[in-house]
Amino acid sequence: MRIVYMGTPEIAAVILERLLEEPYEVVLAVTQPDRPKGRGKAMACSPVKELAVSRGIPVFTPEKLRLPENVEVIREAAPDMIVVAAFGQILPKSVLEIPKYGCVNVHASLLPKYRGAAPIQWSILDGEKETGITIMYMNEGLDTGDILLQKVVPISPEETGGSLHDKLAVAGAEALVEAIPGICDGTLVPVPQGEMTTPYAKQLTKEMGKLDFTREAAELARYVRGLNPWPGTYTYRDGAMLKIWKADASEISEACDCGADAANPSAKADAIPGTVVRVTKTQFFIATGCGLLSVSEVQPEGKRRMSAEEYLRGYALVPGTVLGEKREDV
RNA sequence: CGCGGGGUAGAGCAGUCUGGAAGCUCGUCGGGCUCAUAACCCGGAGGUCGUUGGUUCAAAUCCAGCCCCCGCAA
Repeated sequence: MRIVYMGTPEIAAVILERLLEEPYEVVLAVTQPDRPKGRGKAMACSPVKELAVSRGIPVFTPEKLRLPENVEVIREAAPDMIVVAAFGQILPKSVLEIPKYGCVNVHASLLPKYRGAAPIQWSILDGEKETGITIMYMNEGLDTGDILLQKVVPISPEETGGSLHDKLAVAGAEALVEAIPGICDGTLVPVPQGEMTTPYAKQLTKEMGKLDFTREAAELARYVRGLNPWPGTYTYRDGAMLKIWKADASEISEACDCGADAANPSAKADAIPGTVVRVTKTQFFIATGCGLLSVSEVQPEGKRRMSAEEYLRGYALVPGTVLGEKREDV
Protein backbone atom coordinates (compact mmCIF):
# COMPACT_ATOMS: atom_id res chain seq x y z
CA MET A 1 0.00 0.00 0.00
CA ARG A 2 1.28 3.41 -0.95
CA ILE A 3 1.15 6.05 1.78
CA VAL A 4 1.82 9.75 1.61
CA TYR A 5 2.78 11.09 5.05
CA MET A 6 2.15 14.67 6.07
CA GLY A 7 3.54 16.09 9.30
CA THR A 8 6.03 18.55 10.67
CA PRO A 9 7.15 18.58 14.32
CA GLU A 10 8.80 16.04 16.56
CA ILE A 11 5.65 14.11 17.37
CA ALA A 12 5.00 13.63 13.66
CA ALA A 13 8.52 12.32 13.19
CA VAL A 14 8.09 9.78 15.98
CA ILE A 15 4.89 8.53 14.41
CA LEU A 16 6.47 8.34 10.96
CA GLU A 17 9.39 6.38 12.34
CA ARG A 18 7.02 3.80 13.77
CA LEU A 19 5.02 3.68 10.56
CA LEU A 20 8.17 2.87 8.63
CA GLU A 21 8.53 -0.35 10.62
CA GLU A 22 5.35 -1.60 8.97
CA PRO A 23 5.29 -3.19 5.53
CA TYR A 24 3.79 -0.15 3.86
CA GLU A 25 5.36 1.93 1.19
CA VAL A 26 5.76 5.53 2.31
CA VAL A 27 6.28 7.15 -1.07
CA LEU A 28 6.37 10.80 -0.08
CA ALA A 29 6.77 12.95 3.03
CA VAL A 30 5.06 16.31 2.94
CA THR A 31 6.19 18.86 5.51
CA GLN A 32 6.63 22.56 6.14
CA PRO A 33 9.42 24.39 4.29
CA ASP A 34 12.75 25.10 5.99
CA ARG A 35 12.71 28.24 8.04
CA PRO A 36 15.44 30.38 9.61
CA LYS A 37 15.76 29.29 13.18
CA GLY A 38 17.93 29.49 16.22
CA ARG A 39 20.27 32.16 17.51
CA GLY A 40 22.14 32.70 14.32
CA LYS A 41 20.14 32.68 11.17
CA ALA A 42 20.67 29.15 9.98
CA MET A 43 17.89 27.49 8.06
CA ALA A 44 16.45 24.54 9.91
CA CYS A 45 14.34 21.77 8.50
CA SER A 46 11.45 20.05 10.24
CA PRO A 47 11.97 16.84 12.22
CA VAL A 48 9.88 14.99 9.66
CA LYS A 49 12.05 16.20 6.80
CA GLU A 50 15.18 15.23 8.66
CA LEU A 51 13.90 11.72 9.22
CA ALA A 52 12.59 11.32 5.70
CA VAL A 53 15.87 12.43 4.18
CA SER A 54 17.82 9.98 6.34
CA ARG A 55 15.56 7.16 5.18
CA GLY A 56 15.70 8.13 1.55
CA ILE A 57 12.05 9.11 1.33
CA PRO A 58 11.21 11.85 -1.17
CA VAL A 59 10.30 15.12 0.56
CA PHE A 60 7.85 17.75 -0.59
CA THR A 61 7.71 21.11 1.18
CA PRO A 62 5.01 23.28 -0.35
CA GLU A 63 4.48 26.73 1.14
CA LYS A 64 0.80 26.34 0.30
CA LEU A 65 -0.43 22.82 -0.33
CA ARG A 66 -3.76 24.03 -1.69
CA LEU A 67 -2.24 25.50 -4.84
CA PRO A 68 -3.25 23.37 -7.86
CA GLU A 69 0.30 22.56 -8.93
CA ASN A 70 1.05 21.31 -5.40
CA VAL A 71 -2.10 19.20 -5.24
CA GLU A 72 -0.95 17.68 -8.50
CA VAL A 73 2.28 16.53 -6.88
CA ILE A 74 0.25 14.62 -4.31
CA ARG A 75 -1.92 13.11 -6.99
CA GLU A 76 1.10 11.94 -8.93
CA ALA A 77 2.36 10.15 -5.82
CA ALA A 78 -0.74 8.00 -6.23
CA PRO A 79 -1.32 7.29 -2.53
CA ASP A 80 -3.76 4.64 -1.35
CA MET A 81 -3.88 6.46 1.96
CA ILE A 82 -2.69 9.80 3.27
CA VAL A 83 -1.63 9.90 6.92
CA VAL A 84 -1.53 13.29 8.58
CA ALA A 85 -0.04 14.18 11.97
CA ALA A 86 0.48 17.78 13.06
CA PHE A 87 1.13 18.95 9.54
CA GLY A 88 0.30 22.59 10.04
CA GLN A 89 -1.77 23.16 6.94
CA ILE A 90 -5.41 22.56 6.04
CA LEU A 91 -5.94 19.89 3.39
CA PRO A 92 -8.16 21.10 0.55
CA LYS A 93 -10.99 18.91 -0.65
CA SER A 94 -9.05 18.19 -3.84
CA VAL A 95 -6.44 16.40 -1.74
CA LEU A 96 -8.91 14.67 0.57
CA GLU A 97 -10.44 12.95 -2.45
CA ILE A 98 -7.21 11.48 -3.81
CA PRO A 99 -6.56 8.30 -1.77
CA LYS A 100 -9.03 5.42 -1.94
CA TYR A 101 -8.63 4.64 1.75
CA GLY A 102 -8.98 8.29 2.63
CA CYS A 103 -6.99 10.75 4.67
CA VAL A 104 -6.33 9.59 8.19
CA ASN A 105 -5.33 11.96 10.97
CA VAL A 106 -3.53 11.25 14.23
CA HIS A 107 -4.67 13.81 16.79
CA ALA A 108 -3.30 14.09 20.33
CA SER A 109 -6.55 14.37 22.27
CA LEU A 110 -9.77 12.50 22.86
CA LEU A 111 -11.88 14.26 20.29
CA PRO A 112 -14.18 16.09 20.30
CA LYS A 113 -12.23 17.56 23.19
CA TYR A 114 -9.29 19.79 22.33
CA ARG A 115 -9.57 20.30 18.64
CA GLY A 116 -6.79 22.55 17.40
CA ALA A 117 -3.07 23.08 17.37
CA ALA A 118 -1.97 22.45 20.96
CA PRO A 119 -4.20 19.76 22.47
CA ILE A 120 -1.46 18.21 24.57
CA GLN A 121 -0.60 21.28 26.60
CA TRP A 122 -4.18 22.48 26.94
CA SER A 123 -5.25 19.24 28.54
CA ILE A 124 -2.71 19.92 31.28
CA LEU A 125 -3.55 23.60 31.60
CA ASP A 126 -7.16 22.66 32.18
CA GLY A 127 -6.24 20.11 34.82
CA GLU A 128 -7.55 17.08 32.94
CA LYS A 129 -6.92 13.70 34.53
CA GLU A 130 -6.56 11.92 31.22
CA THR A 131 -6.26 12.60 27.54
CA GLY A 132 -5.34 10.42 24.60
CA ILE A 133 -5.05 9.81 20.92
CA THR A 134 -7.71 9.92 18.25
CA ILE A 135 -7.32 8.29 14.85
CA MET A 136 -9.90 9.72 12.50
CA TYR A 137 -10.84 10.46 8.95
CA MET A 138 -10.20 13.99 7.84
CA ASN A 139 -12.79 16.24 6.38
CA GLU A 140 -12.78 19.89 5.47
CA GLY A 141 -13.27 21.05 9.05
CA LEU A 142 -10.62 21.56 11.68
CA ASP A 143 -10.25 18.24 13.51
CA THR A 144 -13.92 17.43 12.97
CA GLY A 145 -13.70 14.14 11.06
CA ASP A 146 -15.28 10.84 12.07
CA ILE A 147 -13.49 8.86 14.75
CA LEU A 148 -11.94 5.49 13.93
CA LEU A 149 -9.98 4.62 17.05
CA GLN A 150 -9.13 6.20 20.39
CA LYS A 151 -6.55 5.42 23.03
CA VAL A 152 -6.66 6.87 26.54
CA VAL A 153 -3.47 8.13 28.17
CA PRO A 154 -3.54 9.16 31.84
CA ILE A 155 -2.07 12.49 32.90
CA SER A 156 0.07 12.13 36.00
CA PRO A 157 0.23 14.83 38.69
CA GLU A 158 3.81 15.55 37.70
CA GLU A 159 3.08 15.64 33.98
CA THR A 160 4.71 18.33 31.87
CA GLY A 161 3.94 19.36 28.34
CA GLY A 162 7.13 17.63 27.30
CA SER A 163 6.55 14.36 29.11
CA LEU A 164 2.96 14.11 27.93
CA HIS A 165 4.04 14.94 24.41
CA ASP A 166 6.45 12.02 24.48
CA LYS A 167 3.84 9.62 25.82
CA LEU A 168 1.28 10.68 23.24
CA ALA A 169 3.81 10.40 20.44
CA VAL A 170 4.35 6.75 21.29
CA ALA A 171 0.66 6.11 21.88
CA GLY A 172 -0.20 7.88 18.65
CA ALA A 173 2.25 5.79 16.68
CA GLU A 174 0.86 2.57 18.13
CA ALA A 175 -2.73 3.64 17.58
CA LEU A 176 -1.99 4.44 13.97
CA VAL A 177 -0.37 1.15 13.05
CA GLU A 178 -3.13 -0.63 14.93
CA ALA A 179 -5.84 1.24 13.03
CA ILE A 180 -4.56 1.01 9.46
CA PRO A 181 -5.50 -2.63 8.81
CA GLY A 182 -8.99 -2.05 10.18
CA ILE A 183 -9.41 0.98 7.99
CA CYS A 184 -8.44 -0.93 4.87
CA ASP A 185 -10.67 -3.92 5.51
CA GLY A 186 -13.54 -1.87 6.82
CA THR A 187 -13.69 -3.40 10.30
CA LEU A 188 -13.12 -0.02 11.92
CA VAL A 189 -16.37 1.87 11.70
CA PRO A 190 -16.13 5.66 11.59
CA VAL A 191 -18.20 7.37 14.27
CA PRO A 192 -19.20 11.04 14.22
CA GLN A 193 -17.60 13.14 16.94
CA GLY A 194 -20.53 15.07 18.26
CA GLU A 195 -20.36 18.53 19.75
CA MET A 196 -17.08 20.02 20.87
CA THR A 197 -16.91 20.14 24.68
CA THR A 198 -13.87 22.34 25.17
CA PRO A 199 -12.62 25.52 23.49
CA TYR A 200 -10.23 25.13 20.59
CA ALA A 201 -6.73 24.35 21.81
CA LYS A 202 -5.23 27.40 20.20
CA GLN A 203 -1.56 27.69 19.38
CA LEU A 204 0.70 28.33 22.36
CA THR A 205 2.49 31.66 22.57
CA LYS A 206 5.30 33.08 24.65
CA GLU A 207 2.85 35.59 26.06
CA MET A 208 0.82 32.80 27.65
CA GLY A 209 3.85 31.94 29.74
CA LYS A 210 3.86 35.18 31.70
CA LEU A 211 2.55 34.20 35.11
CA ASP A 212 -0.41 36.21 36.34
CA PHE A 213 -0.14 35.96 40.10
CA THR A 214 -3.68 37.13 40.64
CA ARG A 215 -4.72 33.68 39.48
CA GLU A 216 -4.83 30.87 41.95
CA ALA A 217 -1.72 28.90 42.78
CA ALA A 218 -3.10 25.59 41.51
CA GLU A 219 -3.74 27.04 38.06
CA LEU A 220 -0.33 28.70 37.95
CA ALA A 221 1.28 25.38 38.82
CA ARG A 222 -0.56 23.75 35.90
CA TYR A 223 0.78 26.44 33.57
CA VAL A 224 4.30 25.86 34.81
CA ARG A 225 3.91 22.17 34.04
CA GLY A 226 1.90 22.41 30.86
CA LEU A 227 4.06 25.03 29.17
CA ASN A 228 7.28 23.17 30.05
CA PRO A 229 9.49 22.94 28.05
CA TRP A 230 7.87 25.27 25.55
CA PRO A 231 7.01 28.13 25.56
CA GLY A 232 7.92 28.12 29.26
CA THR A 233 6.59 30.27 32.07
CA TYR A 234 8.24 33.35 33.45
CA THR A 235 7.99 36.45 35.56
CA TYR A 236 10.27 39.38 36.21
CA ARG A 237 12.54 40.22 39.10
CA ASP A 238 14.00 43.72 39.24
CA GLY A 239 12.93 44.07 35.64
CA ALA A 240 14.86 41.07 34.38
CA MET A 241 13.18 37.92 33.14
CA LEU A 242 13.10 34.96 35.46
CA LYS A 243 11.85 31.72 33.97
CA ILE A 244 10.01 29.39 36.30
CA TRP A 245 10.74 25.76 35.45
CA LYS A 246 9.24 23.99 38.42
CA ALA A 247 6.65 25.13 40.91
CA ASP A 248 3.84 23.68 42.95
CA ALA A 249 0.75 25.01 44.61
CA SER A 250 1.34 25.15 48.32
CA GLU A 251 -1.12 25.19 51.20
CA ILE A 252 -1.66 28.58 52.75
CA SER A 253 -0.64 27.23 56.12
CA GLU A 254 2.74 28.44 57.27
CA ALA A 255 3.49 25.11 58.85
CA CYS A 256 6.88 24.52 60.42
CA ASP A 257 7.64 28.17 60.22
CA CYS A 258 10.95 29.03 61.76
CA GLY A 259 10.42 32.22 63.71
CA ALA A 260 12.40 34.50 61.48
CA ASP A 261 9.65 34.55 58.89
CA ALA A 262 6.87 34.94 61.41
CA ALA A 263 8.50 38.18 62.49
CA ASN A 264 8.31 39.48 58.96
CA PRO A 265 5.03 41.32 58.42
CA SER A 266 5.02 40.59 54.70
CA ALA A 267 4.93 36.86 55.32
CA LYS A 268 1.18 36.83 55.45
CA ALA A 269 -1.27 35.06 53.25
CA ASP A 270 -2.92 38.31 52.25
CA ALA A 271 0.22 39.77 50.68
CA ILE A 272 -0.40 41.24 47.26
CA PRO A 273 -0.06 38.68 44.45
CA GLY A 274 3.48 38.41 43.17
CA THR A 275 5.08 39.05 46.54
CA VAL A 276 7.73 36.64 47.75
CA VAL A 277 6.45 35.81 51.21
CA ARG A 278 8.81 33.13 52.35
CA VAL A 279 12.27 31.89 51.41
CA THR A 280 13.74 28.60 52.51
CA LYS A 281 16.98 26.95 51.62
CA THR A 282 15.60 25.15 48.60
CA GLN A 283 12.61 27.11 47.41
CA PHE A 284 10.68 30.34 47.70
CA PHE A 285 6.98 31.04 47.98
CA ILE A 286 5.05 33.59 45.97
CA ALA A 287 1.68 34.99 47.01
CA THR A 288 -1.05 34.47 44.42
CA GLY A 289 -4.74 35.19 44.11
CA CYS A 290 -5.35 32.09 46.18
CA GLY A 291 -2.67 30.05 47.89
CA LEU A 292 1.10 30.18 47.57
CA LEU A 293 3.21 29.06 44.66
CA SER A 294 6.38 27.31 45.78
CA VAL A 295 9.13 27.67 43.21
CA SER A 296 11.86 25.06 43.09
CA GLU A 297 13.57 25.52 39.72
CA VAL A 298 14.27 28.70 37.80
CA GLN A 299 16.39 30.29 35.08
CA PRO A 300 17.58 33.89 35.35
CA GLU A 301 17.81 35.93 32.17
CA GLY A 302 21.00 35.10 30.31
CA LYS A 303 21.76 32.23 32.65
CA ARG A 304 21.26 28.53 32.60
CA ARG A 305 18.49 26.66 34.23
CA MET A 306 19.14 25.94 37.91
CA SER A 307 17.46 24.72 41.06
CA ALA A 308 15.97 27.33 43.36
CA GLU A 309 18.55 26.25 45.90
CA GLU A 310 21.40 27.24 43.59
CA TYR A 311 19.62 30.42 42.61
CA LEU A 312 19.14 31.50 46.19
CA ARG A 313 22.86 31.14 46.93
CA GLY A 314 23.93 33.80 44.53
CA TYR A 315 20.83 35.92 44.10
CA ALA A 316 19.83 37.00 47.58
CA LEU A 317 16.06 37.01 47.64
CA VAL A 318 14.33 38.50 50.65
CA PRO A 319 10.67 38.17 51.63
CA GLY A 320 8.75 41.20 50.51
CA THR A 321 10.26 41.31 47.04
CA VAL A 322 7.55 41.77 44.45
CA LEU A 323 7.86 39.91 41.16
CA GLY A 324 6.24 40.55 37.82
CA GLU A 325 7.40 44.03 36.82
CA LYS A 326 9.12 44.00 33.47
CA ARG A 327 12.07 46.31 32.93
CA GLU A 328 10.25 48.83 30.74
CA ASP A 329 7.33 49.00 33.14
CA VAL A 330 9.38 50.07 36.10
C1' C B 1 26.94 39.24 9.56
C1' G B 2 19.30 39.65 13.38
C1' C B 3 19.48 41.95 19.03
C1' G B 4 21.47 40.98 23.86
C1' G B 5 23.48 38.62 28.71
C1' G B 6 27.37 35.39 30.52
C1' G B 7 31.99 32.03 31.36
C1' U B 8 35.97 33.89 38.78
C1' A B 9 36.96 27.41 44.47
C1' G B 10 32.37 21.54 44.00
C1' A B 11 27.53 25.09 43.25
C1' G B 12 25.37 30.03 42.66
C1' C B 13 27.14 35.01 42.53
C1' A B 14 30.24 39.94 43.56
C1' G B 15 34.68 42.20 41.87
C1' U B 16 35.78 44.46 35.56
C1' C B 17 33.56 51.14 34.24
C1' U B 18 37.85 54.14 38.00
C1' G B 19 44.41 48.03 36.37
C1' G B 20 48.08 47.07 41.83
C1' A B 21 47.83 41.31 47.41
C1' A B 22 40.96 36.55 45.16
C1' G B 23 35.73 37.97 47.97
C1' C B 24 30.33 36.58 49.40
C1' U B 25 26.51 32.79 50.24
C1' C B 26 26.32 27.49 50.23
C1' G B 27 28.66 22.85 50.05
C1' U B 28 32.90 20.05 51.87
C1' C B 29 36.67 18.51 55.88
C1' G B 30 38.05 19.02 61.22
C1' G B 31 36.58 20.79 66.08
C1' G B 32 32.81 22.86 69.51
C1' C B 33 27.68 23.80 71.46
C1' U B 34 23.03 20.94 71.90
C1' C B 35 18.34 15.89 74.06
C1' A B 36 18.80 16.89 68.90
C1' U B 37 19.17 19.39 64.10
C1' A B 38 18.81 21.15 57.70
C1' A B 39 20.22 25.70 63.55
C1' C B 40 24.54 28.20 65.88
C1' C B 41 30.12 29.04 67.01
C1' C B 42 35.54 28.21 65.74
C1' G B 43 39.13 26.50 62.26
C1' G B 44 40.93 24.27 57.43
C1' A B 45 41.25 22.59 52.39
C1' G B 46 39.94 24.00 47.61
C1' G B 47 40.72 28.92 42.05
C1' U B 48 46.04 28.23 35.49
C1' C B 49 39.81 34.29 37.14
C1' G B 50 36.98 29.96 29.48
C1' U B 51 41.21 30.09 25.81
C1' U B 52 45.25 32.43 22.76
C1' G B 53 47.97 36.62 21.94
C1' G B 54 48.75 42.09 22.81
C1' U B 55 49.42 46.80 25.95
C1' U B 56 51.71 47.67 30.95
C1' C B 57 56.55 47.95 36.10
C1' A B 58 51.80 45.36 37.13
C1' A B 59 45.84 42.40 33.88
C1' A B 60 40.01 38.77 36.60
C1' U B 61 40.10 44.08 35.30
C1' C B 62 42.27 47.46 29.08
C1' C B 63 42.67 45.67 23.48
C1' A B 64 42.13 41.74 19.48
C1' G B 65 40.96 36.72 17.92
C1' C B 66 38.89 31.90 19.17
C1' C B 67 35.78 28.20 22.07
C1' C B 68 31.45 27.28 25.06
C1' C B 69 26.52 28.50 27.74
C1' C B 70 22.01 31.32 27.76
C1' G B 71 17.69 35.11 26.95
C1' C B 72 15.01 37.69 22.92
C1' A B 73 13.56 37.33 18.05
C1' A B 74 12.20 33.67 14.31
